[in-house]
Amino acid sequence: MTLLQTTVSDACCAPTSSREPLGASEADSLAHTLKAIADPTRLRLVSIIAASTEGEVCVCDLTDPVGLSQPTVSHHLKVLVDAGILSREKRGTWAYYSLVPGGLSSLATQVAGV
Amino acid sequence: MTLLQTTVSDACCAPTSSREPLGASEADSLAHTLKAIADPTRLRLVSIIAASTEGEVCVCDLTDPVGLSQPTVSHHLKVLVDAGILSREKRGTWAYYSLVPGGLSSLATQVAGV
DNA sequence: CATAGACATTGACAACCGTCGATGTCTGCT
DNA sequence: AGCAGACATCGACGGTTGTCAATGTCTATG
Repeated sequence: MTLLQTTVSDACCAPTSSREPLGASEADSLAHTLKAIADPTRLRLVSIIAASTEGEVCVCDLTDPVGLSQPTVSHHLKVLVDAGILSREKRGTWAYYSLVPGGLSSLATQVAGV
Repeated sequence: MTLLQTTVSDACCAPTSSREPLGASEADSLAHTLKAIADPTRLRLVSIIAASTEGEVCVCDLTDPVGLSQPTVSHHLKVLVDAGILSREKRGTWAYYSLVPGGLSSLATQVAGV
């Protein structure tokens, strides 16, 4: 999905930069992931899941803490899953959401390295 | 609209969380900063400045690499300054933008710690 | 003083986003 | 089979955002 294009634009002549800045496609990809957590509700959802002792929380236990409707919470969770931050596992009637291991730290590393 | 519900919902019986999740105001604040860099153009601007040998770049040298108009670039730079990621110094006719020391790494730490 | 250049600000517009109610889909139970 | 509960999806609506052209502000220079 994400094409890691590390094209050397012009490494020959102009040493105006000490290293290569982000390319357009890399910036698009990183921005897409950052947008996923750049929302107060989604930050809280991730935080609640991360703080849970079981490591996973079902939707019914997430609507109350954030004070939003169930469809809205489901929407936010879908955004987080699509961004590779959360993963979803359905067991019976319930859907359990948990953190993707290393997802947040990988994102943090990318932010620090921009 | 936002009722700061930091009340312990049921701390008596169900130890469902190992630590306290993000409060509403903390989530708002962090989301605001994350929104600032959750944009491909702003990520590239920050990256260009970070990659520059001088550590600072004026607006006129930023419009071409991102391919946007000067007002748009100025707008993005203002967002980044307001978020505490960039700082602005005006010398003569030019405005030089540079990274706030520790700004990005502090943000990265907060992301990893959510 | 007048002019030109660098940058910021304003106003407008289309696209996107967060939210909700209504509805659909699946699972487990009686 | 029928029903109830948990969750996802859809359609709609207001608010936000990224972008530009036009304009304003300041600085240096002739």
